[in-house]
Amino acid sequence: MKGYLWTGGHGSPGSPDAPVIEGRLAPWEAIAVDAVGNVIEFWGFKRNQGRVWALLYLRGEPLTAGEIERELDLSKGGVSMLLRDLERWGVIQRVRLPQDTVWRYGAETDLVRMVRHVIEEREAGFVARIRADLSEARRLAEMAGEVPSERLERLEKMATLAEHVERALRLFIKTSRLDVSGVLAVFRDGASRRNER
Amino acid sequence: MKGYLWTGGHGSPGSPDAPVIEGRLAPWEAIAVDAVGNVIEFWGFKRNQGRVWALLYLRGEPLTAGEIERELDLSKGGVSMLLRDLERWGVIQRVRLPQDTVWRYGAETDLVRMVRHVIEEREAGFVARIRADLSEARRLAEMAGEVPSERLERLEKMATLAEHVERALRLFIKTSRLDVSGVLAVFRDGASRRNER
DNA sequence: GGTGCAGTTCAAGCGGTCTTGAACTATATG
DNA sequence: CATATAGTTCAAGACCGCTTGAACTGCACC
Repeated sequence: MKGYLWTGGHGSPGSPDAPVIEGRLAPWEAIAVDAVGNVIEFWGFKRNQGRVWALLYLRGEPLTAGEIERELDLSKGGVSMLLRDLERWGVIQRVRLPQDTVWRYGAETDLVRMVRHVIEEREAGFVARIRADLSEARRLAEMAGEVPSERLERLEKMATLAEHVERALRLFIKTSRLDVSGVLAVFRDGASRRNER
Repeated sequence: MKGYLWTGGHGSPGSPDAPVIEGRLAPWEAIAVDAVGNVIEFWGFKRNQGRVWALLYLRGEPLTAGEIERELDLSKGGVSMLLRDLERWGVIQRVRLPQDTVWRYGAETDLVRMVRHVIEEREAGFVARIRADLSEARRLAEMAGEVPSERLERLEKMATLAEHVERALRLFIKTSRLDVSGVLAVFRDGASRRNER
């Protein structure tokens, strides 16, 4: 039940308690950033991956690792790893401004890619494995003989169900992609100027 | 990244190592039960909730808490809590056979209900909260004034995206229900005889 | 009442993941 | 080359949820 009832950040959004001093994040930014963090955690990612992406997206312009570190009150090493993950998944982009010497990171506006990543990536390795296990179980059960046929049937049905759920999942990916692609157009506002890599 | 690469149970299904002595579960049962456990964990439930359901479903007839405890090698207290959760969600049923004095637990064959539960339940409390947070952030940002309008726009877009994802999710629920309802007919085999509660 | 067994509750411990912080590498600059 | 700053790696530890096991309740039977 991970991320089911999360406690992080601030109590209710409007509550006056602000015990943590988060860099120089504006309150509204903190809330938005944490909201995204919660969603992302819910989807099986790390909370801070979502927070980093949200910060970069809200700011619109690329930030350095140091800035992220300060704004979100994370450790140097942590930021490094988070950024690497996000970059690997293609949800942020590492850019170097012409005059500047340090790397900066800008949000890829395509959040869908992230969601797609979860589902596809996990599904790939995961569902495959489940199916393998189930059919292996079936094989063993048949080999063992003397297994009541009704139980075998139930095993079959379980495998069938797994396949149907899998199909439903695929459908979800497809529809969600379609659904959100409309929004994507809105997102492409060219706010981030990136050049090389 | 919970449940991303899980290690539990047996290595590859066919591997000859069987270090744990799981009650008197047949090997094929162990594999199937664990497979379901993994799926269920993946979906944000407890692994053992899935294992218990799978065992009950495979056996077809109601088992006592003690039997479950032995078969799955769980603790008394754990079984009690797991059964309570599963019963609350309606995925198992507590029955008392006429002659018998102890409670027995039978699998509700409607797995879909479980899936639906995840999505609906979590979505309810969760997505609502996210939206609340985002609109709260918007309110604060507007109140604060002097927030660059482009940033406000990005915040808006984030909320929009959230709503679209939410819609996609709803769609998923609906379609998956439709998709699996066909299978459901197959599942209703009346294998479990239950009477009162 | 007393005994025994089924079932519940919950503090304490365990196990696994995430974060930290220090050591390390890489790169720019004088 | 020396120095400084940016970025990476990873062992140690913080953290958090799950499971355990013992104490407790409830119930049946003698």
